[in-house]
Amino acid sequence: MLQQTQVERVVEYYRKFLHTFPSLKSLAMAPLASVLRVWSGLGYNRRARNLWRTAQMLQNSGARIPDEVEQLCQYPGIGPYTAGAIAAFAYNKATLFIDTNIRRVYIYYFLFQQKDITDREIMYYVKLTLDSVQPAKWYNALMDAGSILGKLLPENPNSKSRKYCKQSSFEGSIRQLRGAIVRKLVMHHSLHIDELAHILHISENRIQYVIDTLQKEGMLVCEERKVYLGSET
DNA sequence: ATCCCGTCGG
DNA sequence: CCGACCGGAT
Repeated sequence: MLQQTQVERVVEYYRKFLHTFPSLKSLAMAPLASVLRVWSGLGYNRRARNLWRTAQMLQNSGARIPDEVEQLCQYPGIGPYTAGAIAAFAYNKATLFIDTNIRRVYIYYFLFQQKDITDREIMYYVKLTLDSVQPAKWYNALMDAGSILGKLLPENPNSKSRKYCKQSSFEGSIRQLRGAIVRKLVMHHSLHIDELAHILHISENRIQYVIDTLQKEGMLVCEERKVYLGSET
């Protein structure tokens, strides 16, 4: 949930999600539609699908959530940052990882006069300063510090990072439409594709294209021009 | 209108 | 390595 999303926006969804799916097993057993129903509104719905798939993979193999970055990265939706964070926070392992808040701290304190900074350069300082006795506590403090720094400073230090770039506009985009379709499906369980196009004020061709991409990702199913969330039919 | 900020597929 | 992916705040 915290991938690309600030804590303040996550907390309420987190509480609701854990209340609905209190265990890995209950998440794995649930249909994707009900998972998306709880997730919808938080954004990046594929994170919900990835989490659900991960729960199923763990359940099927009988494996415990790994404490090794390498193994954690095998699961869908878990990349370098999330793997490192899980190992550090859940198992108190001295992993090395960078997120936007951590990046901000190191650029501010060590690399402020430079530009086009790579994560490789930042990682040097992350390794140098890591508290290997209390990694979880250290990273917690680091991320909080970065968050506060972000609110405090007039200019974002991360604009000096190589990763920093501005994004395309949201209004009228495909991803706005994707979110709207999932939201409608959360409310109605199933909808005719023509009806959906009418409600969202878009052309047949355009909605067909978006539905196709969502179906390919396993977010929904389209049968006989009727659309269902997840794999419900 | 622009910012926020990880993962993955092409 | 580039660009798509969500939605709320500003």
